Amino acid sequence: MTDPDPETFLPLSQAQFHVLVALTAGDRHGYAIMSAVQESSGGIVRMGPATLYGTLQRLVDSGLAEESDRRPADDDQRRRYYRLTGLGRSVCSAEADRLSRLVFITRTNLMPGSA
Amino acid sequence: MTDPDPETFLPLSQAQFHVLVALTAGDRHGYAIMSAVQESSGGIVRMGPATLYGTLQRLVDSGLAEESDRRPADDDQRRRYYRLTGLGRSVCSAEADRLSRLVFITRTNLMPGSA
DNA sequence: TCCGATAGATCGCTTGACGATATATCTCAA
DNA sequence: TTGAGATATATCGTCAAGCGATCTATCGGA
Repeated sequence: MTDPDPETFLPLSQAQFHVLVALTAGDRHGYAIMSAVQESSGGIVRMGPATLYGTLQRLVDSGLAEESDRRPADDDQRRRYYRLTGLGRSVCSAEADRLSRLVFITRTNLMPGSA
Repeated sequence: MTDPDPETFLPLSQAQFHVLVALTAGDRHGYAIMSAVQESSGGIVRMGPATLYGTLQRLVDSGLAEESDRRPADDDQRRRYYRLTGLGRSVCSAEADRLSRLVFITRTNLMPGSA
């Protein structure tokens, strides 16, 4: 039972990638993911609850994230924590590589004097 | 009549960004954009005609691209060429910056030993 | 004991993505 | 010269995703 090829999940939707990236920083609960996405994008990406929870469910369904039962002691009991699976980690890394190549192409082409 | 702030266009949809990136390499006609996107992504991103022409129209409507009347001599007369506007160039650059930051965060977090 | 912030869930609308298909034209080999 | 396949643009209809709005519940502090 091996993980499938991460590339078959690419390209990720914006929402899915943002959630995965937020989870690379450590296990987080939903509301914290929303805040992290907004903050780390400098306010450019605003993810509401409908997008977040829908996306989170899709990530769990496809095996890229899973709910975690580990939680800090003395925590708000409403919170539901999520973490990356091994596959999710690979897919997130592969997507970062893909975007990185795209950024490189763009920067090269937009360099002054490249026209 | 100044261009609006490029950041107000962010984040771009995947399709829009891919088309803009393809146009940073120079003026292209629709079919060539499709091929360029597929090729430069190593086959990961496959853009069909419905996505392409719809996206292209949206880019023109929002002022990020425009049709060009310059065409190589002895060219296939069916082709319609498009080019980036100044605004489109700025927006594309800003989106590349945004993604670049996201990639950096991901790589930093996924670095071995960062857990 | 309030009240605002935190947290999760879901309804319903809108938009975008995209497969499929249609049409026209180009190129080139037989 | 004509037919086939590649090139090129266009659009229809469908489906999923994004997302604003709203609801409920609970937390923490004044």
